[in-house]
Amino acid sequence: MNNLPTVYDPKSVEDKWYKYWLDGNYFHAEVKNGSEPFSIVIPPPNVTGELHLGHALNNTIQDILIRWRRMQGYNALWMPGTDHAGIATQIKVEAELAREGLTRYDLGREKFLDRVWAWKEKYGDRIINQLKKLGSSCDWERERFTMDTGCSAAVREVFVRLYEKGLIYQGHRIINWCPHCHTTLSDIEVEHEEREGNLWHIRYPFKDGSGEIIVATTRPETMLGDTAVAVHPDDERYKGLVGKTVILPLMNREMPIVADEYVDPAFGTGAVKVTPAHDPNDFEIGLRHNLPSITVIGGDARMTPETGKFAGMDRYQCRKAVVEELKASGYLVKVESHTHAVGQCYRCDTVIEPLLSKQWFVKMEPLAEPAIAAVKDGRISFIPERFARVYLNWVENIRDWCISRQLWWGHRLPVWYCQDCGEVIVAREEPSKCPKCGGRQLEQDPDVLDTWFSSALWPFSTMGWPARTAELAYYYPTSVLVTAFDIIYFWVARMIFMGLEFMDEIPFHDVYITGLIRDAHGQKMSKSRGNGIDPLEVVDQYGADALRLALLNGASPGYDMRFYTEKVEGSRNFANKIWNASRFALMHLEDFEAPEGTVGLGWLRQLQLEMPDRWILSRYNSTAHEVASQLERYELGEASRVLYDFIWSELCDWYIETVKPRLYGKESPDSRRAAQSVLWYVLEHTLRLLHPIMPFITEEIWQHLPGHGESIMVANWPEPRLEMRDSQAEAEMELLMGIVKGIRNIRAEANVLPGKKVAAILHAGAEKCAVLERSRGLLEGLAGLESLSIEQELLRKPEKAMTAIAGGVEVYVPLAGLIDIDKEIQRLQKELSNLENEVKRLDAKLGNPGFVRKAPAEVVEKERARLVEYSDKQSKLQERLAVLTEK
RNA sequence: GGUCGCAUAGCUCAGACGGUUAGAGCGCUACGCUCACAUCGUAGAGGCCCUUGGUUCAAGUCCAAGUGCGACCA
Repeated sequence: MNNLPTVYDPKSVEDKWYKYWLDGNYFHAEVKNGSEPFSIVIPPPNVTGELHLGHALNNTIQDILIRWRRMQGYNALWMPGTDHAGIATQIKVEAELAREGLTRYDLGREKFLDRVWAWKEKYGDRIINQLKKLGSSCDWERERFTMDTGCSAAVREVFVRLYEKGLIYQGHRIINWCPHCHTTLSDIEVEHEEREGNLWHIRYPFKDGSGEIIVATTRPETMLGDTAVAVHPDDERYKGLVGKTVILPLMNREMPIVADEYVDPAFGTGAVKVTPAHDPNDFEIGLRHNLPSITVIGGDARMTPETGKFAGMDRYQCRKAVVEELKASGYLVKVESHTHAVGQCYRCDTVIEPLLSKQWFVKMEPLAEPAIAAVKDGRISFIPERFARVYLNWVENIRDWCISRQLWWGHRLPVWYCQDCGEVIVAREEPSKCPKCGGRQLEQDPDVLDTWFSSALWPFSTMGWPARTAELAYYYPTSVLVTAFDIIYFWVARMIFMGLEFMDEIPFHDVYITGLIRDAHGQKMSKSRGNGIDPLEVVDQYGADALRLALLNGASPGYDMRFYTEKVEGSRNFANKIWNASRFALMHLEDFEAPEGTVGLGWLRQLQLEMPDRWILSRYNSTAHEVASQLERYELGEASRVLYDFIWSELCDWYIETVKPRLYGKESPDSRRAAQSVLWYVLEHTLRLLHPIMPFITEEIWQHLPGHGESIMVANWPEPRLEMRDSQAEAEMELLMGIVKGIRNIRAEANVLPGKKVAAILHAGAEKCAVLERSRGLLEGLAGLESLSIEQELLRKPEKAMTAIAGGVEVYVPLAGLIDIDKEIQRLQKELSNLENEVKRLDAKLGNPGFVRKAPAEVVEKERARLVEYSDKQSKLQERLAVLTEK
């Protein structure tokens, strides 16, 4: 197998293995009683879209969890699919039409929808293929779409049931209107942004000519629709004025001054104009005081005929005109600059217009209650926990949800109106006649539902609800949901209350919240900034495994992370490191026969294991333990870091280096066989640990290894064998590494070329000498020694030698001619002074009676041992310095 | 205004239970193509762990206040 290229080439293997996995049907999960289910539903990507790094992160995390649990023996289902994304998709298709000089109205509803479906076919497939490039092991046989037959049936069922329960109703109230998208939006679809604006103070004269009241407003154009002025009931300034009639300037309308608790006396003049048709709070005031509503701004954001000479003007044009006129006629008192939050459409950024309109709403309170309880009592956990508070804060203050949208793309409301008697019919199937009057002239409501209405049903609609399927019984509730914090309200919360309402059960146990991926400078990635990175380009250049690892590097649940190519390069280099370590192993495993079946510890124990073998097995098992516990905690970044460090720093830098002479046949055949076996065992097991994170390269290598099975993705997850931990081997190896590093340091300080061999003398007690003697060959090899003497008694200490103290062992490297004594003295003095500080610190600590009395005995003991060690090293260094300075 | 988060090496970030001479990667310096790997190796430089106070035998870690930055909600 030594014909593998020296550089790992992801391109030549990734597609091959993905196809192999598909052909093997490994991604598919079937209900199987007696097995433990583990399930995830994918956050369905929008069909508008292309994969971005957020998707890549989100899907990498899900894939890691699914692959890990699958290897552990769970019946692991990852349910994939896409979202029709109402507004977003409609905007895209309309933009496409606009390039042809057309609008959706030119096509008509039906033809337009054909266009959107065509779009969906094209882009829906594209994003699915992009997910596949990442290695996502979704059960593609089950792929769903929020507007497929099943999901649509679920939507209608839910709508009808909620309506029958009185939880869906039609209401006439102020809604958020996007004049550009021409639709209503729910409250959370409006983004608030601080903007510089003005506060206009306007004089409203009393009808009786006895004076005036001055109101302050940020939107003077709405005054055309004013029907009252309101003050706070306790406001002394206006006490006598409540009940008086004022004349609305420009419109000459008479209207009352009312008292209402809502008014904030500290804001502006303490008197506010009331425009019930264009402000939610004013609307409430209007209801309380029985005020008329006059709509002055239309759905196109232009002034209505109600506004007389202003009719037809755009709202901002009108603002200017109104202000001009007020100024000219002396009604404008003053203008102050004022920053205030302006609501914008989350899809197109157009400033939202609050409008009075008849829409469909979901009554939220009864639904929210169980959704609050489910999180409060811990049935659902957020990771990290703090997002539970974010969630609760919203659900506990929830308002009714406006669900009707004036779009064409989406689930049409299952609502019909009888043209004869006006009856409202809500039904699962299209009715043929009016149940009240028998009339046949029925018209379906033209509106569609909020996209998020169907997304809210995703965990159960994808599993066949409303039918009572085996899937629902087995895989629901799902195990974990992986999503970004920005859709906790939009999606997570709604799935929770819908799940509780219709399944009578939470939709998922854990909610893993990811942060945002930012660019190298910490900026949010966006199209307008042009700083987005295409994950597929990264895959193309560095491989999917490298991208996956890079996305985990430095990522912790709930925190934003920066993404830059150096990170991917690092991951790519790591892949290459594993590749080459494996190449090395394979070169020396050609005559190695892997044991049959599962490898037990007995197999390892019958080998003549040497210290480094026991060391790496010990380290490997600690690593396996650590990886598993980090995965359990959802700390995927930590899990990958642990594996990275183990593979690079322990397996490659040390174990493989120690094992070389044995594999080259310089030791006994038994020694070689032990080395082969351990190297094979550790590599094979480590690949399995790494597989969920880096699926492609691990499969590629694993398939080359002796004794491999069908696919690493269905191999068993290696359980750590903690009894293989060996503290003695670890201590011996640490001693050895310390000495080797000490000698290497001396060589570097003295500018000894790497190829040049030097002599070394070690001085230690009997016990350590025995240990060192056993590792003599290793020391010689790793430190580049031509001769090594290990002495219990060192009567004549070498004079022209450099020194290191490692693990209580004195190390001398005689380098006549190469030594700069002054430099050496300096070097040793620096180390000595560090040590002196430490000894002082430990002395003080142990001298503190409080410490000795109160700290756990274990800790005190540890500190004592440390003090002994440092003092010993200190005196050895002092001794050495004395010898050198005497000269 | 309310809630939450962050502040550790030049940069990006680890440091779960308070006890390690505070770590990694990148970058930097020196040396080296040593038969797995230059997408590499070896060695090294680099840190009032934001400030102040408190709790504790012991604080980068816990608490409080402050400063700076960020997010969400209003």
